[in-house]
Amino acid sequence: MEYNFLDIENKWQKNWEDSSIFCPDKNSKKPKYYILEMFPYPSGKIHMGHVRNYAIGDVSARFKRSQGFNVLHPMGWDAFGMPAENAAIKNNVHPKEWTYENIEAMKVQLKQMGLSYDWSREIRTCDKEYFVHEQKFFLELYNAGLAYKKESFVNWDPVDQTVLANEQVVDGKGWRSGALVEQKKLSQWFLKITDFAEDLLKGLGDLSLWPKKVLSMQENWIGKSIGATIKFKIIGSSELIEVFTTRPDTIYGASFIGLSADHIISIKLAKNNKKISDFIKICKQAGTTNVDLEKAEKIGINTNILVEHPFTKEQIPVYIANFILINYGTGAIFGCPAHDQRDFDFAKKYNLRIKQVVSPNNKEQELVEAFVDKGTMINSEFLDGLTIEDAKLRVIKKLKDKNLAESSIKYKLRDWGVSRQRYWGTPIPIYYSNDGDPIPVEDNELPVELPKKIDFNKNGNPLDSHPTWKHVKSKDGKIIGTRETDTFDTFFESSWYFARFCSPQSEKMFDKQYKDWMPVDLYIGGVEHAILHLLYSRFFTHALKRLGKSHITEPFKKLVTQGMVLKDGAKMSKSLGNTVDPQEIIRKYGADSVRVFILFSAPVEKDLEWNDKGIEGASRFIKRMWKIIYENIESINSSFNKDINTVKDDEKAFLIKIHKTTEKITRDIENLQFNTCIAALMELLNFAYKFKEKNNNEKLFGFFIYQFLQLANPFIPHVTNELWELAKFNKKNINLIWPEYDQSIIEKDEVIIAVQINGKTRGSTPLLFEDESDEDISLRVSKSKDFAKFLEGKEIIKKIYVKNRLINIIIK
RNA sequence: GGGAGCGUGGCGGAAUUGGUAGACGCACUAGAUUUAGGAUCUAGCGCCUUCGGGUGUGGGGGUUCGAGUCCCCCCGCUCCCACCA
Repeated sequence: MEYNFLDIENKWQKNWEDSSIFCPDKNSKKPKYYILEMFPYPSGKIHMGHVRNYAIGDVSARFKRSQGFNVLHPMGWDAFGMPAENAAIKNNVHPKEWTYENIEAMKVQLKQMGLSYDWSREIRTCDKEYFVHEQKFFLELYNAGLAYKKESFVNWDPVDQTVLANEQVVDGKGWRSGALVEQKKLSQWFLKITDFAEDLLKGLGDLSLWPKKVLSMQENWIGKSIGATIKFKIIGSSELIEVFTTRPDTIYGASFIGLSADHIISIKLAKNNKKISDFIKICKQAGTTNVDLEKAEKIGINTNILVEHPFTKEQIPVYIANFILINYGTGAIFGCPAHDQRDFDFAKKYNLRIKQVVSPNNKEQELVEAFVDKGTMINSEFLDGLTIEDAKLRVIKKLKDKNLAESSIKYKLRDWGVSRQRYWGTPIPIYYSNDGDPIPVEDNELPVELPKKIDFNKNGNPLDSHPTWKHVKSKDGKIIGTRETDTFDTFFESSWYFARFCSPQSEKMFDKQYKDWMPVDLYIGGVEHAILHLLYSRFFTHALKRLGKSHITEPFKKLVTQGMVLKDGAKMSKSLGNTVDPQEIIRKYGADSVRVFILFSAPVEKDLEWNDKGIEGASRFIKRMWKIIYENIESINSSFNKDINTVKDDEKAFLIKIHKTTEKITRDIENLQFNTCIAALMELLNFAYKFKEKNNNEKLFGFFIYQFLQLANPFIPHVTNELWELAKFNKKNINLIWPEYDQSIIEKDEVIIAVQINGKTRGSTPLLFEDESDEDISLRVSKSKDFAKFLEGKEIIKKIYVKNRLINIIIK
């Protein structure tokens, strides 16, 4: 019978669904394993990136299940978001309808891949049963002082007409629209992620199973700096200018004070000074892209204000300068040109003093650029001779005594702005009294739902222009307030969905099953979420712990970031026209072949180049597997117990190969090294073909079939299930068992050692018996004609023998 | 500018973690089968070679009996962050 993947795959997908075998057992005493892949946005069509992501997760889930774990492997939909609104405008469909249709279409496509999900736990974040808990959670954060409303400059995307979080601004542009982001002053809701900056930073230390890359990205994003704030007295005034510095040791090198264009003093000065107000305008026009920043010249304007150096009492000029950020530190710095490159450039331009205070050799040098390495203090009175670290402490202490400095720690991390001026999102459960005070929506009024009828043809937020929705009425029909018309950033939904999967139908946000299942043991997704989604999810879990709702602070124990799927060296995209449609490929080759190709062709974490010929190779492998096993299916046999010392040589070799492969795959699959697992399966299959040509030991071949089907099952689930059934061998479900190997048989393998002469490999020789001594081997080797020629007339001065590996003969 | 990572055949990639480099697959070559193509099977496949061997994991140096693997210096590539004081 020919291998007919279409029938087989349909049959087993239906079988799995009907039998619910992939739903975890509630009363199980087995150890739990929670495996999750980042859930998709329901665009309507799966792409190769999804295929790869979910294939990786599925192999892990199937493997863990077969090893006896109670596996939670759910799937859901990140269902709020802008494409639904764009479709609504373009095609005149309701976002909800569009989204639900896409979900159904994508579910069909995912099911065609043969993924072992527990679909009974499916969640859609746009369902009120989901977001009601989010609204409640937000109010809890609000009551705990972790959510607040603030008027501030925010990143405004002029194309998408909405606010973006810092994390969503990439290279000065909106992460979706690519439009140049503007700064706009708006009143927005924020979550106090900065309250957790230190916890989130420390927590990274517990994430030993995360990729180093992601840890370092998060660390950089949190951006902790240890330093001090120092106050400078303005001469002729009682006012002070406070600056932040990580280098208080270089205080004697201070030659100017720099203020951001948005600093209060700058703004004040601009009011009565045209030159200054013009300069500030110029600063604000500057671009923020990489190229702009690299080219940007450091410019400034002298304010004619002078401050007093806290030790030398020298007068120091105050400049407004374009390279000082209002968003970091105090928006003001002291410039030390000798030891900071930016200050150095600035000083050169404006002829400011460059005074060296740190030196590698206790001497002044000609500085052509800032000296930023280690050294000792010079030209610094009481600091001279100290190390940088000691000098920092001394300076802070002395200024602290004068009330002019404090130790200070700053973070780059900003609070998370969650307000979005969009319709298709979770309504923020707040309304404003007629006096404008924010009032949380009462618990029994939740969820706040979106109005079904909505007009997208008006400018701005459709909720805002809705005729009635925003009016909050009392029981007697009086208007008592106005709803918040902003909705949440959709990252809000994805920051806790993993928790909801533990008890997706619970009346509460989650129930005691949260404790049973969390944390997620293995989380798989694209590295593009290294900061946004993964940082917010960690923040939420930390916050849940603080609110007493979670027993853990870190939601994801092990993280794997899979590489992208490329075609012609570039990420697949519609605009490049280099996409490959997974559905088409599945139709042509079957899901098993697609799974094998995508897992075999590159290690999980690396980018993968799509290759039409490669999938044919995968398909060929499965056909060969089908053929030889199908033709010999009745010989299946769960063991081969004959004494290994009595069987023929090639039988012994085959048996050892089977055990060795079992050992290798058991090890590699645990480490997610699926490419080498499949290579090992191919090798074993090739071995089986060669064996079959010359041997007819049915019992042994039957054992090969028994082992092979189980080993291949996580990768090639449809075919292995079909063959297992055809074998009518036993009632055990192949999806719930894993084969064993016998170490003592593996050790019976013939040992071939390398023969080196002066460290150069000259060939190899088999060990004649188990504990053959190095003396015996070297004697044997030196007599053998293969090696004697290298030793002729030479004196053997040393022999190095590595057991079962090699012998190295050193000659002179 | 700061940080992280990576350089192995024509290509994707292996290498038990310091011990026979190139497993497995793709492509390619030859042969078998076939009217032909496709499919399948068999064999070959780093480079050079006077067929003895030489050489080879980006380049150079070092440690070692032995280095793709460890250390130092270059060269190149990728990703992330970025006037963050």
